[in-house]
Amino acid sequence: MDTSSQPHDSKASVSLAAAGLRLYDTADHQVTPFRPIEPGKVGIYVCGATVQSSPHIGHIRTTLAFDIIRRWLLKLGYRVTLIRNVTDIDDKILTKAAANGQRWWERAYIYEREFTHAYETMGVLPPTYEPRATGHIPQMIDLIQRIIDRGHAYVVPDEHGRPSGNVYFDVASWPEYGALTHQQTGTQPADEQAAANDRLGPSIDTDGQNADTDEEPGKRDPRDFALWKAPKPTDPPTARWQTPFGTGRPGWHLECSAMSHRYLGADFDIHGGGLDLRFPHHENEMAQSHAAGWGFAHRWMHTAWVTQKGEKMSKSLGNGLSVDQVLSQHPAWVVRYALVSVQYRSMLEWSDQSLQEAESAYERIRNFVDRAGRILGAQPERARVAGLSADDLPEDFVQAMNDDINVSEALASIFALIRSTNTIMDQLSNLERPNKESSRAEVSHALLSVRGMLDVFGLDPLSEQWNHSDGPQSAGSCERTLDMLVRARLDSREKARKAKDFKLADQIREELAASGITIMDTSSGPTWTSKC
RNA sequence: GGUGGGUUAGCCAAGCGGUUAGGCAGCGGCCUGCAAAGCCGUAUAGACGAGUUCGACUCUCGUACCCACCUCCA
Repeated sequence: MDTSSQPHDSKASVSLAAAGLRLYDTADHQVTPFRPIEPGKVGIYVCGATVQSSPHIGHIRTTLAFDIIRRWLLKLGYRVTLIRNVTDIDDKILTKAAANGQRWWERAYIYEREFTHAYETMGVLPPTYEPRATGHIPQMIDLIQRIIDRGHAYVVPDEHGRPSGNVYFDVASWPEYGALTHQQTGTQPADEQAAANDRLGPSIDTDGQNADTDEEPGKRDPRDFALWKAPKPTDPPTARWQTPFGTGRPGWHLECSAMSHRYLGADFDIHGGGLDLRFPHHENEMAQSHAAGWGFAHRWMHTAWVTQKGEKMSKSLGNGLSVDQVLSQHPAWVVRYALVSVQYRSMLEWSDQSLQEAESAYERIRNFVDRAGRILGAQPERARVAGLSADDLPEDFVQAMNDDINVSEALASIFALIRSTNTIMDQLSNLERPNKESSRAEVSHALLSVRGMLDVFGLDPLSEQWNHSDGPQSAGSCERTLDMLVRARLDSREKARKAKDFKLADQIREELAASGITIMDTSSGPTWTSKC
């Protein structure tokens, strides 16, 4: 850095490319220029999981989508604060825990760890902070009080006239209600609702429990929603908190308003989540926070589904593919590619073919990276790849990413660079000195660019994420051991080939193939790759 | 019924009012002892109907079909 006169000026690190970033906003259905509230910094709140059961790949898709948005913002030079919450108490956690002889907090924590493990395996950067709902009861009480004080919520009294624990948001008192989705609850005609249920079948979740909503006594308006919920008789003592509004537990929508405010402030840049959270969850969050006199999210971003045979994958439909299941059959890099290679707003059809394509992509990319590294004699340092800024990456790639994270076009520019560089490498051996040097420089630059672009997707094949092992030494030495053994066979094969004993040469190749090793003959001798 | 999204070649999936998207799978070639990898070439598009335009996959209107949300959901 030659101009180090302003080490504390956060604006100094923001790339030039950052000015071109445009993102979709669910609230106004438009792609608009992104301008952070505070220069150089971006605050994102993403609704995380309700940890009631194992993660499926749909959950991971959403998490990955925001991981890529975040990585791009980082490449653009922003300092990103990403808060992803854990909803660790709700009806389903309580009922499923009870049905399985677990304590509710025990169950929540089991699945929280499963989600964390899945995120880590898939290369999701850890959030800046991951708050749990139950850790923020005081903030929720304060928020409810604020909303009550401003006349937008009411406490339902019990039969003795004392606070029952049920507190509802008073939708009628809040004219802005519906600003996000322009929908209203309770307006669906009963017969239509029945028809909808017929189409989808009964609303049964994976445990076969009927997902009936519970009684909500004392509601003034069907649109009103719970900020705080009185306990059911079955709720254990550990699931009850004392508040000025009576004993009970938090309403789901309230949690996110309280936590986003605590960690990101009254105004923050982006609120994200799955498309299904738009209504009522996000509509209600927005109403609450605004009714409390806060600013709230300046932009809403929602990710589309993972589908299977055109149907949304979901817990309630029982067709969720668990992450473990998928990862037992495919490398994490491949699964990540498959989940990330479609723009976040498009539905992503999960199929064998999408995985096969991801596998082919891996091989094509890996072949390129290895070949270029071989020709150059070394790979760029991983730190150098990770340290590239958006301004160092090819312009077409930057434009694609800046266009609401257009990953299809961004991938196209990666593959285009791979192809043109492969051509250069094909011709390299025919070139004379001066041209050869400039071509090598081109290859070197392309390799760095390709890995840098892949890194935006968390897919640099040489990153620590995909090359971890028990210890760097042991991994290296194991590979070296294997390489020595394979080399010995390759040498025998080369001798056979020189002697034109192709029968023996092919026999050696087949032997190696049988143990998962693929041979490629290059102008500089044979190389090998293995699946492991 | 309300709200929103979609329909592009065998499959996945972009941009664009006229000029090759990209990937996977085919096919033909180059390279190779043969492969592999790589490169080059190549067919099959734009749901349907009308309109605007010199020209539309791209704009406008209509029709059909699909999907989601309106109940817990990433």
